[in-house]
Amino acid sequence: MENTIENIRAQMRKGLLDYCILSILGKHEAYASSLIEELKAAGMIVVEGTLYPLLIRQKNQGLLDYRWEESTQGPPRKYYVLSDKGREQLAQMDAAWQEIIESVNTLKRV
Amino acid sequence: MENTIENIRAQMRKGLLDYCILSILGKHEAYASSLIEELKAAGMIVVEGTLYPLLIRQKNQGLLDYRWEESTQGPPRKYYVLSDKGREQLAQMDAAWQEIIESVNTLKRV
DNA sequence: TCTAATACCTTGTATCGCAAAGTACCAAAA
DNA sequence: TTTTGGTACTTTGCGATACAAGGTATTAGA
Repeated sequence: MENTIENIRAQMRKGLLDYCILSILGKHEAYASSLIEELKAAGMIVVEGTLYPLLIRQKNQGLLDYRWEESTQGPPRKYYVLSDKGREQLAQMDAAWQEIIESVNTLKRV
Repeated sequence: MENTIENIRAQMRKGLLDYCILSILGKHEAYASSLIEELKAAGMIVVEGTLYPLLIRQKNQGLLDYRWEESTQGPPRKYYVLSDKGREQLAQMDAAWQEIIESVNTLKRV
């Protein structure tokens, strides 16, 4: 159980991944590798072995749909889009996220 | 695997508990039950079965020290205080938390 | 036809948070 | 003095998440 700054960050990221995925898909459809790129660019590192099961879970929960699309350079891609249910949940997560920020602020005050 | 708003919040809280505990102890010493009260008041619900192992972990990592203190109404209390190492880590966590907020903001933008 | 690049998926492991149950101390009532 | 209720600390078993590592499959180009 290491104690580096990287592990601290990784620990905090836990539980936010679902939210981040839905947030991205709320803006535009995407496939797994592109999600990883976008997350990495924002500083939320994720690896394939985390993302694929997560997408399957969200799909099974009815939050996502997907369609296959040919690529010009490689195998076909599985493009995910937000379902209506996913959009609802994203709205709830937006609220939950704001509340958590507020909770931490409250703890910091006083 | 339920999908309620409560579970969504619980999911997001994960990984922030360590940070919240250190944040509180950064302001004043506290014992477990008082930590639970303060966390609950701020909206970060925690139960004993979560908190005690967490405190033991942080103690074993050298982030906390504790001392026993008699109580006027009940068994003695284990008051935890932040160690120097804990203070360092809290500073790192403050930075990490700000970065995560920024990462989420980045994902939300565009 | 082999290789490199891209993309998707699975398995095993560690850890976290929770529910539930257990242990111990203290004070006041019976 | 024994019992009861409240407070506080601890442990065990379980479910879920994230990661590391390895695997499968498709395509383009050498």
